[in-house]
Amino acid sequence: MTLSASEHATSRQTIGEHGGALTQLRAYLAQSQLPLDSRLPPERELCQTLGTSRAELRKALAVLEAEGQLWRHVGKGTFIGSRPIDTMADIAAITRRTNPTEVMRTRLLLEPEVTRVAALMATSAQIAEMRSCLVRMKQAQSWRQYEAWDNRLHRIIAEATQNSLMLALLDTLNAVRRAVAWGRLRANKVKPDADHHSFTEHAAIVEAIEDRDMERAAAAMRVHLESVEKNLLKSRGSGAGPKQPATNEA
Amino acid sequence: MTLSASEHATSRQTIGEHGGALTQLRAYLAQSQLPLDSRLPPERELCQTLGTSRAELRKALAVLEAEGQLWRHVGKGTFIGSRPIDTMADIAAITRRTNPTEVMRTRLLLEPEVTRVAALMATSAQIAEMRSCLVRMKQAQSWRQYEAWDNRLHRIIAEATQNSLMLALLDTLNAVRRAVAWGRLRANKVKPDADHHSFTEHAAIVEAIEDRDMERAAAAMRVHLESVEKNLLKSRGSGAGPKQPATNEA
DNA sequence: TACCTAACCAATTTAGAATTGGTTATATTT
DNA sequence: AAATATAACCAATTCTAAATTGGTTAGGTA
Repeated sequence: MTLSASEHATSRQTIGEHGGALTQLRAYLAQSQLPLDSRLPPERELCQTLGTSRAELRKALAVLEAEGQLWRHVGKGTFIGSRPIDTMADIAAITRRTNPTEVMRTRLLLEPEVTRVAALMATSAQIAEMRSCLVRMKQAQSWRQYEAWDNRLHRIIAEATQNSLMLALLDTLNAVRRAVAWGRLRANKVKPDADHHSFTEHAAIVEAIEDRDMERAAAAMRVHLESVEKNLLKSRGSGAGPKQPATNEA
Repeated sequence: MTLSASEHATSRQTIGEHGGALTQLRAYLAQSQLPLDSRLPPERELCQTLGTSRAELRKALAVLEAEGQLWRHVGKGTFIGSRPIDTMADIAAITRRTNPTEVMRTRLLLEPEVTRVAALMATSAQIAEMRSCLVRMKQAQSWRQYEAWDNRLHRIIAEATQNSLMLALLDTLNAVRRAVAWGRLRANKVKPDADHHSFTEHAAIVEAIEDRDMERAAAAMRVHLESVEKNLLKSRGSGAGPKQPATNEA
């Protein structure tokens, strides 16, 4: 695969040498064996290498780009392969568009199903860690500590699905949840009551997972989240001002 | 609230002037009324403004930082409020860790529930657009066109939940799905068969949504995704080489 | 008409200087 | 001796200006 292409092209001179640069460019790419996502020489160099003009080279490049064989961008260059997609999901942008209600509905949609899968997939080590969280939550001396173990429990359940993609989506959801927080201050109490509703609810979830009862696990998580939602609305609605905002509790 | 703080501090000189700078800094912050997330003057300036040394100022700043009233970072500066969380979810990183099986399991977990909510929330305009997608999918002259309308249908269903957060999570999932693609080439056929399984399955989903039958809508989506999964495994397992890889079909 | 050359534009990258919090060593003060 | 002030340095970050690069237009040439 040498330069014979340009010689063959003599037959094309009758139709105005259209595609001469294109043929040369194709030959160049075949010969250079550039790996995927690698950059071609800049147009100004490449056109000299191929002994053509920049305008002609660009026509040829346009064809290959339309074929999806390469992509270009001002300032960046010309690259082999297909244009890379946006690799970042902007959590800040999501936070601007959403609201606490959406966060709650999304959790209510996701987490019961996640818990169902966790009941099937959780390792015994993970179940042990869940139990440990339950204990530490009861021992917590402050809401701050309580929330830390609460978050940890929910994340272990997510990890128990053995699905890194699901885990990443839940982490995104949680990042939004924290950012979209209604308010920051916790209600007047310094730490959770001993009979805080979450204690028994969390225990029910972990027990169902331990029993490998998928249906019961999903239901228990749903009950828990609905209970959290109710508490959220109560503390919002009860005439309390900014001094008694909702919490981030999971 | 002027400089009287430093005069009051005479009583503290007995305990070594500890907190003198801290008191001054607190007064400065109260007086300056800096809005949230705004930057303080650099330490080198601020310590002169407060008439103290940089080391003393830094001790005071450390206290306020521990109290959560401000946060600092080399090269950035010192800021009022709490440290911002990572605002970006790296889709590329997720793609590296996951695999097509996880993608399928995640879709199977998410999309039936999403469809259930869509059946409840979809506007009639959205349902009309879904129907339009069904028609255009049948009319598609290439897999490329078919997939475009297929993707569009699934996204309208997601939009129909009226939940921008859920939509963002599904968009992230789809970005990963495209990036994690097994392969790029479609099976030998140029366009979908007229009796392609997806046609009736998609129709069943949209019909259930139109009937506001949440249970049936969720079930129909589950059937569809399981069918897609089966096809995926078939084209993978049937001894076909890289020439017959799986598709990105939704 | 087809092609080449040159110049300019805007997006991007690159390199280096300047800035900034973090740290350490050495006076200076009390 | 203890506490504080001063100075110098480090590393992360930002800022700035120049260089690079694809995209575009104008004018000349065969």
